[in-house]
Amino acid sequence: MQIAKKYVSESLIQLTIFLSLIGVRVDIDSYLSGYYTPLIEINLGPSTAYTQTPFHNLRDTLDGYSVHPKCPELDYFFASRRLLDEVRTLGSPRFPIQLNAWLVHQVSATDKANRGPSTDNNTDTNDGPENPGDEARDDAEHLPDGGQHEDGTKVKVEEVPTPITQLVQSSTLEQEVYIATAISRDVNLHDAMITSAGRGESRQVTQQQRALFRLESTSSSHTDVSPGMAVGLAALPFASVCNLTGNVSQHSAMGGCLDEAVFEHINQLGLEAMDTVDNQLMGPLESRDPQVLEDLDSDSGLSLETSSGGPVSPGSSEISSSSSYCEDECGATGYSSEVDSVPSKGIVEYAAAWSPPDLSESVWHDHSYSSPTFFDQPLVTLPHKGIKEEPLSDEDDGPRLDDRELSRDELRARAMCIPFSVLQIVNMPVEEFLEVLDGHGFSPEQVTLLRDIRRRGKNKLAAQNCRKRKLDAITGLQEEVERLRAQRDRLVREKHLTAKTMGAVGQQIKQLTRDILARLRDDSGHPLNPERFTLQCGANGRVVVQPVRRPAVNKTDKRKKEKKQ
DNA sequence: CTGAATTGTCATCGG
DNA sequence: TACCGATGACAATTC
Repeated sequence: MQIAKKYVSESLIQLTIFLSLIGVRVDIDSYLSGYYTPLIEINLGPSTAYTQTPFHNLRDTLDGYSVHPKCPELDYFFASRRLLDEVRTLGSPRFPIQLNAWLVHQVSATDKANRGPSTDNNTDTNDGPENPGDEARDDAEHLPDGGQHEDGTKVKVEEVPTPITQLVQSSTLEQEVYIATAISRDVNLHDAMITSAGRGESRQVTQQQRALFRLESTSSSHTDVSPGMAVGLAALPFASVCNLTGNVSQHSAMGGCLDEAVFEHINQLGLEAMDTVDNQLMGPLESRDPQVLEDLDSDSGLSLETSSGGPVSPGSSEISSSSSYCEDECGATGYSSEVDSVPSKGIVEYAAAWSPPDLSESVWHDHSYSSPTFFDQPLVTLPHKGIKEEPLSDEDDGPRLDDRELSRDELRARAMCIPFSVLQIVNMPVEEFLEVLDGHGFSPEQVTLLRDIRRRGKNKLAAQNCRKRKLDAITGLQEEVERLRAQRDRLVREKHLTAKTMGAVGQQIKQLTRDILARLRDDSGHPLNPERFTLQCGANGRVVVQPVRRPAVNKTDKRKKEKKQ
């Protein structure tokens, strides 16, 4: 009885996991109606690196394969083929054994109904989405008086095994859903257990829970996972699957819990990584003296390679420079922090009038190639050659860096007494730029220079983006070539193997035909000559003995050949 | 010193 | 029409 109970429970757990995963991530209706549609829509998503040109939307979405941007059809073809492969792999879903045992442990825990205070706390920490009313319970548990609540939670835990017992006694669908509810609640326990580790609850108990959780989840590969589980899952009727999928709230809730629990660690890592990034971004800047930042001037003022920031440049400019213009409209923001040595009223005005775009937004939406090393480079980088070698202090006897290494446009701007840096000229929005041209009383020469500086700066960025894109395209094509080469080799091997098999089968058929014909007799009682007769298998499955036809075509061919000769 | 690689710039096209 | 990005081509610079 216990074995059967466990078997059914495990099967239902697996089914629930299966439905949760499918229900959350795959639209079954869409799959039933159109096989590729949902995935192709994924392919058209905003994950592409080139967002500004429509055909780029079909590129670089899944495996990193890329085709030349001028061949969107080819790219679409490859993308579809990759999607087909992925769909095929999805056809045989596999679930991590670790996950299965993780949940099985929960059933057994609830089945025993008394696991000690740790299990009790598991129940109490359940503040999952499907039990919003548990929040009050959870809040009440934060009260200093924990003993009474422990008693109270024991009662709640004892409620859980009831549906499981009922499940064993009958096999109605309603109870299958019922156990799914119970299981999902238990999954929520662990989820809450993990996520609430940092809250104000009893740390000792929480650590015990975590230790228990880790122990059982890691030792699950050889326990509690019987082959019958998979069989039981497969043996379940699809009708029940469909019915269960209708219970959106339950299975989706469980799916959510699963997702959260499984990816909890990943999320934490991601957050930690983001914190690290923030520290990397902000740390050096906060500790850097503004004057030093000012001295770290780019030699060209537009050199992306050494001082680029891409999306980060807005932030860097905002921090390190008193006023630098950024531009996310073109997706090619890539200017480093540069402070023009000519303070002006206009700079202050623009610093106040135009705020740089949100850094986070730029990070996620700006796919400009001008920022490939966003997280790899410090915000304030040194211009190529010279800056690192040159002392940055005023003790340097040589000429000042910004005098020596200013770009030509920067020098021209200074010569024309233009109170804006190249960065500002290039990065300011067009409206602001037009206002500058109109509102500062610049001479025609100054206006021309301003326009040239802006044009050259933007074109420089565009050229860098273009080159980067070209290199990426070449790399993608090389990878595609390698992949196709490997595929070709595999197909050639399969072809040879198939030919070999076909030859063997042909020999077997010949031998079988000889044997059969040797046992047959003609009208005179002689065995049939295999050279003159053959066996033909008709469409209806009948095997008929037919005389071998000497193709007359050969004779005509011979005649034709003879005529030609 | 030479050649390759890199970078800046111009011209042009299309959106 | 102006603006802007993409890109081929060329020259200057760097390695």
